Amino acid sequence: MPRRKQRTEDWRQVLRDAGLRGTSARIELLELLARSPRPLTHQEAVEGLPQVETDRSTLFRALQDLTSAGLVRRLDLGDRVWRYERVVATADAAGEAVPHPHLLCVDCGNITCLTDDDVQVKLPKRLGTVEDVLLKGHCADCKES
Amino acid sequence: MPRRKQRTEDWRQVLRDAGLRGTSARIELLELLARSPRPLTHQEAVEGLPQVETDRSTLFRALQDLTSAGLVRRLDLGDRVWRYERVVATADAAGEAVPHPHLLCVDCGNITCLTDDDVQVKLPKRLGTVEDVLLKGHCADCKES
DNA sequence: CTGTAGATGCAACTGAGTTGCAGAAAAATA
DNA sequence: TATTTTTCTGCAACTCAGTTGCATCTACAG
Ligand SMILES: [Mn+2]
Ligand SMILES: [Mn+2]
Ligand SMILES: [Zn+2]
Ligand SMILES: [Zn+2]
Repeated sequence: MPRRKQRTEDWRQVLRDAGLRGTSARIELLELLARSPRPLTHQEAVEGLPQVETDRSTLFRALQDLTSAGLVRRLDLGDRVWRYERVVATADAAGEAVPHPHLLCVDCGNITCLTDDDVQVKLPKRLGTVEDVLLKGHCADCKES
Repeated sequence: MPRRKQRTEDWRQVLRDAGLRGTSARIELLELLARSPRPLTHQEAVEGLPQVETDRSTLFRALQDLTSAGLVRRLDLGDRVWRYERVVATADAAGEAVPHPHLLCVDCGNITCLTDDDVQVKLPKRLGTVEDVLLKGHCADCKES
């Protein structure tokens, strides 16, 4: 049994467990997102799946579906493009299981996934409660040029 | 000399000092933004200036111009709409003189301007440097519903 | 007052995302 | 396996926020 086929079946199972049908768009997306070290935009997903011949709207809908099924997380960073990252059920070192802060680099546009240890935010309760943190600045590669 | 005329002349001077011509679109915008307790979107500006009969694109261009002249600040929050807030030259209690963190309420969409005292962010330098902070969560009005 | 750099209106365009609908493909069922 | 039911997909048209080219207009320096 070929390796590729095997993986495909694994992803199909993940989808089914989440209550979604195992369609090629969703399988390829999941696989791509799982491989990616950082969140991807719709556009990046299209480019990352040159073999897949899917309509734009289908891809958008697939990303929505994966998001509402809890398999991926959608990030609204401050640059008018949504990004998606895989949510793994069992928290591992990468820490993708729970929401975490992100740093959007204003120079190169890259996203750095942070942990709650990296950034500590304290907000007086009278002002509200924090659910998500987005930093903008210069990433490790771009700082002091 | 009518009060309104006086204010108009003040704003014209502000514009001229910043190297911009004193056009009605810019004057009305500055006045509106200065009155507003929170950043406004282009759309909100249009609605806030019902008397002004200006083309959409002119308003957009005016907002751009004010921004690049340093008279207003443009905020890229995570909801695909730009917001603009007045930058006052002399720092006052409102603290609008310098960039500051903002809280975007995920319930009602309101923006709360914060101060650096309200939120303390520490990011390990190896990961980059922070220039702006955006929090998402529940604003004072919406928390615990 | 005038000449001109710069602002405006209009219409067409972009990019990201959404939507209605008819036909196609999964999964459920028999 | 064949049939039925449910969900997904492609397509085309649409929305929303913002941008752009160009002819015309206007603020203001001289
Ligand atoms: Mn992340
Ligand atoms: Mn503010
Ligand atoms: Zn960078
Ligand atoms: Zn709120």
